[in-house]
Amino acid sequence: MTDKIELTAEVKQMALIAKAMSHPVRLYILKKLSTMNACCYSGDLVEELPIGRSTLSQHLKELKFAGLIQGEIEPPYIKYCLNKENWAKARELFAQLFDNQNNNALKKLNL
Amino acid sequence: MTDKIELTAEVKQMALIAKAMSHPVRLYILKKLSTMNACCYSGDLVEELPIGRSTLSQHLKELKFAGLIQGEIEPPYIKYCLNKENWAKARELFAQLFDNQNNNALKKLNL
DNA sequence: TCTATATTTCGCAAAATAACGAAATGTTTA
DNA sequence: TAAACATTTCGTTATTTTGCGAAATATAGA
Repeated sequence: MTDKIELTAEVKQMALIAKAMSHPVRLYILKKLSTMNACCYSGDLVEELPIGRSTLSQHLKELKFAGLIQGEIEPPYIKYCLNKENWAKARELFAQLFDNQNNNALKKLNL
Repeated sequence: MTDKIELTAEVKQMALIAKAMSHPVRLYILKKLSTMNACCYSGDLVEELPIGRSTLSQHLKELKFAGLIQGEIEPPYIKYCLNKENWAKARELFAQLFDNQNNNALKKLNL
């Protein structure tokens, strides 16, 4: 009988991050925050997305829970931005999975 | 009143891929198939993973549904491997999201 | 203090997911 | 043909997710 493997904390963490990314609305938000390196307000998002306020709030909560974004209180708004540290961690986890060769090439360039 | 955005097919497809990756067992399988560029059998997996056969079968089905793996019948086994084309597509989608600068650097190297 | 604004929390319903064991399918070998 | 093996499908249950509107919270400005 071969031994059972215990799934590592790393795999579990990455699955959590993937789960946060597994909804089109959440991915849209992440894309928006990352590609322009910008921040945004819940009110901006609710105007462009085809969902209600409370639903959006839930999605933001999940992104926060996964550590991918953070909210700064900027009365009367809450400004949401990427959590850069965790975003970099996530990038690394996905690069590791997808892109071993390319990733090594990058290291040689000291980027 | 600002116009609502229709979520793009690309975002939806990426969300689907992320969903397939959002469970530790499925991520473990993908990691295994990608890092050694190997294939494996359901029987191998069920021996090392802490889940039952039918549950594993469901997970494999979901990975197939997302297009990330494919099964070749090799009696009496079914050999599961990455779907390389879709895997490359997924890599690109995530690289685009995470890694714009690095990605551009790679393109300059013609890797 | 009262009102308007921005956002979240609550309570709910519908749908999807995860897991299991039993039964079914299909193939190989005795 | 019968038995053994690998894997999937089915039926079920428990849990989680998604979405909404109403109510709550908190702040800003009149």
